Amino acid sequence: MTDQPLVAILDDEPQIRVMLSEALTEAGFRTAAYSRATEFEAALRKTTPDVCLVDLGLPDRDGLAVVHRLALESGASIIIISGRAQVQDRVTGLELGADDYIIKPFDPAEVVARVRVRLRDAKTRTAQSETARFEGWTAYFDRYVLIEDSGEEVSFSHAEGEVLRLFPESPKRLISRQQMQEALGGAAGESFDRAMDGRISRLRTKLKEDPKNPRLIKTIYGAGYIFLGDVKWD
Amino acid sequence: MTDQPLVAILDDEPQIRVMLSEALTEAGFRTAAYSRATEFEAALRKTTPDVCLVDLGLPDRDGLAVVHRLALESGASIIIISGRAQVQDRVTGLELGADDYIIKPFDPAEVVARVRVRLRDAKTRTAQSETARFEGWTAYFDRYVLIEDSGEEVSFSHAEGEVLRLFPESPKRLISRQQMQEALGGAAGESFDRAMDGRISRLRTKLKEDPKNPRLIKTIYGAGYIFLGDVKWD
DNA sequence: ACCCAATCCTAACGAATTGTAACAACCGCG
DNA sequence: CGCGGTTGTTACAATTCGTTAGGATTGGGT
Repeated sequence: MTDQPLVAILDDEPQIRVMLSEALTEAGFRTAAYSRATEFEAALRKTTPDVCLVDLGLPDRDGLAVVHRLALESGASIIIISGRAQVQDRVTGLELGADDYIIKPFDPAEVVARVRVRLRDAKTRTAQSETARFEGWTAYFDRYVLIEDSGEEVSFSHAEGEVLRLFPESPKRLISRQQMQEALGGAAGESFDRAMDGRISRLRTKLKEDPKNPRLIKTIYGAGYIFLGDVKWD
Repeated sequence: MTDQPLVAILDDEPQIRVMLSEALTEAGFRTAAYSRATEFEAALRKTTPDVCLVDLGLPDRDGLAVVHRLALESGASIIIISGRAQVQDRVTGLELGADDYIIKPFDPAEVVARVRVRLRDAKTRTAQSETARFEGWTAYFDRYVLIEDSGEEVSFSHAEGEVLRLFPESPKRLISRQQMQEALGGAAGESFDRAMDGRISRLRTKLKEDPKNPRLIKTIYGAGYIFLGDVKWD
């Protein structure tokens, strides 16, 4: 699995096998295509794919039976690709252990997208860490920490982070006070806007802004704030 | 979660909310319906549902933005229900973190089936084994023991283990106090929430956290806790 | 150039939230 | 019954963050 993920294709129509193989290969996956269930199940004894695309209309066996066995015995994700469009078909397919059900005719791009989703699930479901870099600082939003290029570390609180996040999300653009309040879910109260002053003030000290000459968070009198600085998100 | 699973519905059309609510309730789920994104996100601060059904055509915010935030910040499964039928819409929806994409008009039975699928593989993910490794520690939950890489051994009690287990199960995610209480079967109520403070405090000392700068269990004022650290289950 | 009102900054205060240690109730075990 | 360990509870310290107050800045009007 450190390799490229392996996607198995089981379908009796050659042109569908080709179409899927090409799309998936181009997306960076390894593929293995089979036209009959016996062939497919024989291959399963050697390697288990990460995702299986299974057609229900097979010549030699009922596709649902294949799906059911697969679901019970292997940990692979299963996507049914079928011409049977009835709701009842889809429901039973999903109940038997499939993770997804795509109806023919399909668009290869969507199949690729759905395969990716299955792989994403199986992988560590850990959230990727959100970090933004700008002007000598790196903000780790999940960690509530700012790190300067010099190595110095400053932690910020939740409320501060809410504001800090807003700026790199739309850099070099004016952000009005009202926009901020809405984004922070704050009830647009009268005295809540004073709270934001406090938040920003605390932020600026942590960012070591020169009060006379702020370089990152600039205030536009009567309009709002603007964040200067080139942002790169990781 | 020992209860019936909770399914959240976010859609601005009342009749769709009703249709989904009825179908899901009949299938044995608890439901909570919202018509606007702000309302929905406010509710998320308290309890996170197990599955979220999100419509993309919202009046007050871009549905995709809601999906993206949801995917990053909560561990819930996300199913988009949308009238936008273009392949490109589906692909971007899935890429932004949705687990499934259902096109209107839909059949309630299929929605129920797809919700069940999401719950099913959420369960297989949760049925993790009994040891977790993270940042120099290995937790043996069946043995009630923590072992440091240096070899030092610390035992923890049952109540401590309940809390300790919660964190590696959803690392780098905010866990609200209420969520914890629900997960611990604690009657969400009077002064039990103070008990959790005690549990966490004891845990932190056993994990040798620096009170000033906790590296593993960080507290988010007014929101809950977050567990940092890369987890691997064995 | 001067004045003044509007706006904004920031330090200080206090209410709400959380950390932690001490204590007490409870349980199992000799 | 006593003892050690666990766990909820209580009390008090520490932190967070909205609010207030007062000073500084801005920009238009004169």
